[in-house]
Amino acid sequence: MSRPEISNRRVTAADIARSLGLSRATVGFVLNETPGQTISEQTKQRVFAEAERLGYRPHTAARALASGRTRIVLVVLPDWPLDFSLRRNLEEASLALDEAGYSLITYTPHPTGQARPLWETLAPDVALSMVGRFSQQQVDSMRRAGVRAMVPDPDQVDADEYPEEGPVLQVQHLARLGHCRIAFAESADPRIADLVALRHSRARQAAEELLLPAPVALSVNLGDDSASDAVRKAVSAGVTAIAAYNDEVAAALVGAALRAGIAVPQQLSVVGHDDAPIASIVEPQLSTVRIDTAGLGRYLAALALSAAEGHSPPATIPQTQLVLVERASTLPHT
Amino acid sequence: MSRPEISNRRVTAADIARSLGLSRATVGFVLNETPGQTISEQTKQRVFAEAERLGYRPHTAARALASGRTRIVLVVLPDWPLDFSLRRNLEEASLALDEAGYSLITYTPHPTGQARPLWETLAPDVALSMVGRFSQQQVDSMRRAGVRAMVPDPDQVDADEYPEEGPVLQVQHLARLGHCRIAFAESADPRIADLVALRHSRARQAAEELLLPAPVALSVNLGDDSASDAVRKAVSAGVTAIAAYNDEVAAALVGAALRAGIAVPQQLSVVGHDDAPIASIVEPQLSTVRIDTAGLGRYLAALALSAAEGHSPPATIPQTQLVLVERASTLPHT
DNA sequence: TCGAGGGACTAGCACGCGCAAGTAGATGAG
DNA sequence: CTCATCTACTTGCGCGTGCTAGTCCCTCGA
Repeated sequence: MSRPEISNRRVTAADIARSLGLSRATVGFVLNETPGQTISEQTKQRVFAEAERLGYRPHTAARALASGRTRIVLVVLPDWPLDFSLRRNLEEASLALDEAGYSLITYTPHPTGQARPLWETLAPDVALSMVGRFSQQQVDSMRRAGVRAMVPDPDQVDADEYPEEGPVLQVQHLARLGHCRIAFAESADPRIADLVALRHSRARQAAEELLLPAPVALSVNLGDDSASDAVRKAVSAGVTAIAAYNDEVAAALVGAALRAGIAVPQQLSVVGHDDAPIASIVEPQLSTVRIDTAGLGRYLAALALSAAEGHSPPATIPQTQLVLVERASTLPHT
Repeated sequence: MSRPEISNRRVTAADIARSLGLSRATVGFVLNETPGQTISEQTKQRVFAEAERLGYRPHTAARALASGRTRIVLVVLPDWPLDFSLRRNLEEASLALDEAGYSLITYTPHPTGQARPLWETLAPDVALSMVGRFSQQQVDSMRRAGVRAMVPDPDQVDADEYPEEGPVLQVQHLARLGHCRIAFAESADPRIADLVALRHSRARQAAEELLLPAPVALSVNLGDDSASDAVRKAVSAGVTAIAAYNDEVAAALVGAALRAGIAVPQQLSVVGHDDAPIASIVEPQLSTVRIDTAGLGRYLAALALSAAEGHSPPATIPQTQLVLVERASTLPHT
C-alpha cells in the first residue's frame, strides 16, 4: 500500500534501519545472513520486507571497500571473435555466478598494451583466462592489484586441458558413412591457431584409430577466396568428406563447393562443429557437433567460485555431452 | 605462505603521506591535481616520486565511494558477433578513455534477462548503447543504479540519433533493380527490438519517398522454422525482394527460400545488413550494407567523456560511410 | 535472592579516499 | 604596528558496509 518514498538519494541500509527503528548492524546481519548471529524470525522478515519496499541495493563500492572483496570475476578473452559456443558458455557462467552474488566481466587485453589492464582498476577477486596461462608479468600485475585467485592457477603447473572430442565425433561420423578420403579444414586465423591445431590433431588421431589415412589438411580464411581453393584441392585429392574446424568454415566450404558446381552432400560431405546458428541457417543445413554449452558454462562458474572462496575446485571436468547432429550436409559415400 | 612476505597490505595514499611527513590531504590534492589548491612544486615532485617508488595505485572502490563516481563507461553491446572494425574502434575508445582516467567495460545483456544487469553492480558513470536507444525499463533501472548519463540521451528524443541509413540504401537498391513489392524482414529477437523497429521504420520511410507501397512486414526467429513461414507469406503477397534487418536474417530467408524451391535471386532478391562474415559465406553470397566505422571509436570516447563530465557533446558526427555491397543475392526484377 | 547463560539486539570502528573548512606563517599595504 | 591577504599546507568529516565487541533483558537453576 505504502509507496516507496521519492528521493534522489539512493537507499542505504541505514535507511532501512531508521525506518524500522533498528540498528544498522542488525540490518546488515539479516541481509548478509551473517553466521553466528541470533536474529528473531520476525525481525528478519521485517527487514526483508522493508528492503524490498524501499528498493534497497547494496552499494558495491562500499561493500568492496569494507570487505576487501569485489565479487567480480574477470574473464580474459582472446582477441578473436568469439565462437558461438564460447559466448553461450560465458552467458551460462555469468548466470551461475550471478546467482552466487558474483559478476562476470569480460575483458580483452589490448595488443598495444598501452592502457592499464582492467584488473588494476576493477581488482576482481578472480581472473580467469580463456587464452591459456597468464604470463608471469600478468600474474605479478594481478597480484599487486589484489587479485586473490587466478584460473588456471599459476602456482599449479599441471595443465588439465579440455579433451577436444568433437573432431573425433566428426571423423567417426564420416567413417560410418563410408568415407575414406577425409580432409580436415582449418581456420587460417592465426589468433586461434592453438585451438585449431588441437582439433586438427584430434581428427588425425581419430582417423588413425579407424585405420584411415591421415586427413588432407585444408586451410580456409573467411573473407577471401581461400574456401574455393580448399575445395579444389580437396576434390583433386579425391576427398569425399570434410570435417571443418567450426560451422563457419564448414559453411564457407559448402558455399564454395556449390559455386564450383559440386553438389553438397551428393558429391561432397561436410561436417561442422559447434552447432552455431549458421549451421541451421544455410542451405543445405549443416551436420555438426553440438556442445553442451550449458554444462561447460556452469563448470566454468564453479571453477571461478571455488577459486574465489578458496574451496577445492570441482572434482572433474564434467563429461560434457557432445552430440553429432546429423543434418543435410553429409551423406553416405557412394 | 608460498611467497616471501612482501608487505601484504596494499599501498595507500596515507603511506605516501606518512613516508613524506605530509598530511593525507596534501597527497590527495597533488595526485588528483585538485583545482584551487596551492602546493609547492617541490612538494608535488616529492609526492609523485614517492607514489612511483611505492607503486601506489588508488583504490577504485574507495574512490568511488568517496566521490560518488566510478569512472566507468559501460558499453552495451548487441548479442551478435562483433566485426573486426567495431572491435578495433572499441579498442580505440578504450584507449582514449583510459587516458582520461576512465575504464571502458563492455557488456552484453543476457537473453534470458535473469541475471541482474551489470550496471546495477558496476554503477557506471555512463552507459553507452551500441544497440540503439535504451528501453524505458533499462533507463529506469540505470537511473536507480546511479548511472548519471546515457548515450543516446533518453531525455533528448531526437538528438544524436544515429541516422540509420542502411535500410534506405537497401530499399533504394531494390527499387533501382525494379522491385516494387518489397518486404522488410525483422528479427523476432526481443533484445534488439528497438534497433529492429528503427531500421524497419527507416525502410518504410525510404519506400514512401520512392512512392512505393509500404514494405510487407516479415518476422524471422533464428533457430526455428519462422523463416519458411516468412518466405511463404512474402511470396503469397507478391513480394519479389526482401530487405532484411541483418545478414543472419537474410541468410535464413535465403536458406528457407531455397528449401521451398524458390530460386534466389532469380525469383526472390534478398539484401542483408552489416556485411557480416556470413554474408560472403553463404551461397548465393549476400548483397548487403557495409558499415564503415572508421573514427567511430574516438568519437564514441568523446561522446562518453562529454556525457560523464557534463560537457556538451563533440560537435561533429563523423560522416560514416555506408556502402551497398552488391553480391549474388539480388537481381533486377523481371 | 543471586548469578549464570543465553537471546536479541546496538555501538562503533575500519576500509581508503575526496573535499570543505580551517590554520600557521610570511608578506605587503596603510 | 595592525590588519588583510596569500601561500602552503593540516584537521577532520563523510561516503555505505562488514564485523567485532559489547549491552540489556529475560529465564532458569540453586
